[in-house]
Amino acid sequence: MPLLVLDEGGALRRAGLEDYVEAVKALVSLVPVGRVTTYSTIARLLGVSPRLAGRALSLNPEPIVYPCHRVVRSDGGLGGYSVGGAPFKEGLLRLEGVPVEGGRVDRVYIIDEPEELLDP
DNA sequence: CATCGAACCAACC
DNA sequence: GGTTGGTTCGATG
Repeated sequence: MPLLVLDEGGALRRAGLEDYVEAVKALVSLVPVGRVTTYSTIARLLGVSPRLAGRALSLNPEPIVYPCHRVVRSDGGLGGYSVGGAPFKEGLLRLEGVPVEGGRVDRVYIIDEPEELLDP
């Protein structure tokens, strides 16, 4: 059963990409500076596939307001970035105090448990 | 460690 | 109907 949401008219409809974008924006805003989370974690919280989570993030090209750059792959790899690509993403992470070695973020900086995000 | 293939789900062709 | 993504996971070398 897919996720359902209410539209402006109060009618129940299937969630679309736009809805997931809203959801991921809210979630990445919870990630503290100096830490990152993963596509997998976000996907599990939303109950969608990791790919869909990535797609939702790529649809929101506002890196400053909503820090999509704090989302990396579950193996520590950077993953992609819609604006400026991975190099720009890497730069942003460094600025926030997250070291990137060999194209990877150390596991200690990664939040991969939902509770860690919800009850910091 | 590196690569491979299948599964993921909405959007787009 | 088939392809495509800011991916993942297990299996295999």
